[in-house]
Amino acid sequence: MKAQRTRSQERILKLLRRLNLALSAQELYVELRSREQAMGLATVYRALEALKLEGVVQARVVAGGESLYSLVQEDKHHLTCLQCGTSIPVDDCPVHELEAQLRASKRFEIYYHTLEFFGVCAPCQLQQQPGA
Amino acid sequence: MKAQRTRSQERILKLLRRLNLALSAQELYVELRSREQAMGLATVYRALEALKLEGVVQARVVAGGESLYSLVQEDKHHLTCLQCGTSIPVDDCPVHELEAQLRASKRFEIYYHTLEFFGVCAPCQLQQQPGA
DNA sequence: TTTACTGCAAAGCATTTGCAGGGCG
DNA sequence: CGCCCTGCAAATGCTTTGCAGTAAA
Repeated sequence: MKAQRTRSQERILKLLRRLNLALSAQELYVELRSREQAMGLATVYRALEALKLEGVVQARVVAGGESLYSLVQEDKHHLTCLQCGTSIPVDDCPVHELEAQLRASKRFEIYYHTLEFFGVCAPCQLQQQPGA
Repeated sequence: MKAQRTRSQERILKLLRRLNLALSAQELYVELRSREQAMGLATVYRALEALKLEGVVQARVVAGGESLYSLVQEDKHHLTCLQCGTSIPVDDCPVHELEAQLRASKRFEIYYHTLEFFGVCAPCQLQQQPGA
């Protein structure tokens, strides 16, 4: 196996652990630049790609096309407004059983799953009724 | 309410119903161009945006940053390989109960959810062990 | 006539890639 | 000494936006 990580990968992993939240590549880039030694943006992307393939980091695409990266252990899901993009965290998750089933039935090594609900939040619902 | 659809929106909706599968904006653009009268790519995007906000169409972002659009009624989920990008459909879905709960507890109008599993498919697992 | 939709082409942006320099083994 | 990692900058590709023409009410 090739679980051998580069220094950049380690640094990003450490930062993700320290902050314990989902960040975009650009944010990681800035964060690394300020907290520790700088790192090229391309390297950030390359490291994230490797960590993702390794199964320790996961990505979630948000409105705007940006990806947010976080540790796989985090099992937080989201409720997202299609209109304003606001995301509310959802703690509950009924997926684990199914995940176990899939793991058994398909020949597929599952690292993580993403579950996201989409709709319109209360404030945006009000805005949709102009005259009403 | 403003459930008044433009002609373009209707045409895209009709096409999605007819094909009954998830397509990218570009694919819809090409498809429309060949099957019926042509339509500008920008219009395709604008129409999809409107249909999404209306809750009849949903989007799923795939590797490469492209979005695939489909009717909301489809409740197909996916098992995606992080390495080669292959997606296997997953029919089962244990999320509806939670969705009902969320609908009740949060003031949030939920249109649909996306559930996606990520990992490495069998063929790609083999490729990872070069010498072994 | 007035408003809203459409097309085209020009941005915008996150991400990827080529290439040369540099560090580590 | 050789290979992999890095950085920079250019390139890619999807999506968005400005603006002017056009169809609909």
